[in-house]
Amino acid sequence: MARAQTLSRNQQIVLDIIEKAKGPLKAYSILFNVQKKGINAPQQIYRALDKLIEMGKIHKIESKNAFVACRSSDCEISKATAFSICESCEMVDEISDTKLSKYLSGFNHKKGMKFKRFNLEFFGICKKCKKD
Amino acid sequence: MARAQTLSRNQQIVLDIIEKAKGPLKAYSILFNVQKKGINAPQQIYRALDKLIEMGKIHKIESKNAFVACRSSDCEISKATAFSICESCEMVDEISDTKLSKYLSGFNHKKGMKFKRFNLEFFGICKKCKKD
DNA sequence: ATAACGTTTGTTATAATATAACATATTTGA
DNA sequence: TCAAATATGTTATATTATAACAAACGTTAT
Repeated sequence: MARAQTLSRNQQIVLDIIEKAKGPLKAYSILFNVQKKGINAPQQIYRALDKLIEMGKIHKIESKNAFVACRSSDCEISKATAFSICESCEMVDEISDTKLSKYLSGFNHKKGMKFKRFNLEFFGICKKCKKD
Repeated sequence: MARAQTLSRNQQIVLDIIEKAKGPLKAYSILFNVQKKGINAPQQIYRALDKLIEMGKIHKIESKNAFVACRSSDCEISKATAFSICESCEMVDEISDTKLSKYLSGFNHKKGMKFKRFNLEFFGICKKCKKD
C-alpha cells in the first residue's frame, strides 16, 4: 500500500520548488535549483516527479514538458485535468470547473471506449499580455 | 503568403508515411523509414512535421510525442482537437464530435482569457484490449 | 529573362528531455 | 526483527528537438 500522505525527502524538495514557482517548471530547471541540496542526477528529479504526479500533488503540462503544482483540492488523483495556457507569457492556470469536469467525465466515445482519465489544454493570450 | 495546397517533396514523403501508419508515429521512427528516400537528418523530419501541423494535415499527440494524420475533413487549421488514446495498445483515435467541439470552443475561463485553441486527450483501454 | 524574395533543402552540431540498470539504504509492517 | 517495499545515489545512455549556416528552388514583378 502506498504511503498516503508523507513525502520522502526528495519528493518534498521537488514539491516545494514547484509550489513556490510562479509558473510551470521544467525537470532540468528543477534539477539546477536543487543541486545545492545534494540532488545531482535527472533520475532523482524524474522519480520524484513521477510519484508526485501519482499522488496528484502536481500535474504535467504535456504541451510544454513542464510541471505545475495542483491547486484544486479535489484532484487527489489526477484523472480529470484542464489548463489554461498563455502562448505569450507561458502562464498556466489550472481550471477547476465542476460543469466542465462533469461534462468531460461523462463523455463517451461512439466507438465504445470507456475513459478513465482526460487532460485538456486551452491556449490563448492572457489578459496581462493583451494589454501590452 | 503560404502555398495553400501543394506539399513540398519532403512534406509529401512524411505525410504519406503518417497516413499509411496504423497508429501514431514518432519523429525518429519516421526518419528511419525515409532514409532510403534520401532524408538523413532529424531537422528534415521536424521541419516537415511543423508545416504539416500548421496546415492541419497532421496532429501531434502531446502525451506521446507522436504524430497522426488528421482524419476530420473540417479541421483545416488545428484549433480544436480531441483524441481517444488506449493506454494498453497505444491506439489513437481522433474524436470528431460536433457537440463536444462546440462545447469546448464556447467555453470561457472565469479569469477572462479568450481561448484560440484547445487540445483534449482521453485515456482508457480500448475494446480490443479489454477482451484480452 | 532576370533579379529579388520567400521557402525548402541539406548538413553538422548540439541542446533538452527522459529512461535503463545496478548497488545501497531506509522505512514499514507482519 | 526480518522481509518486503520504497527510496536513494550513481553512471551511462536513449530519445526528442533545435540552432546555425549554406545552397537550391519556386514565384512574381519588372
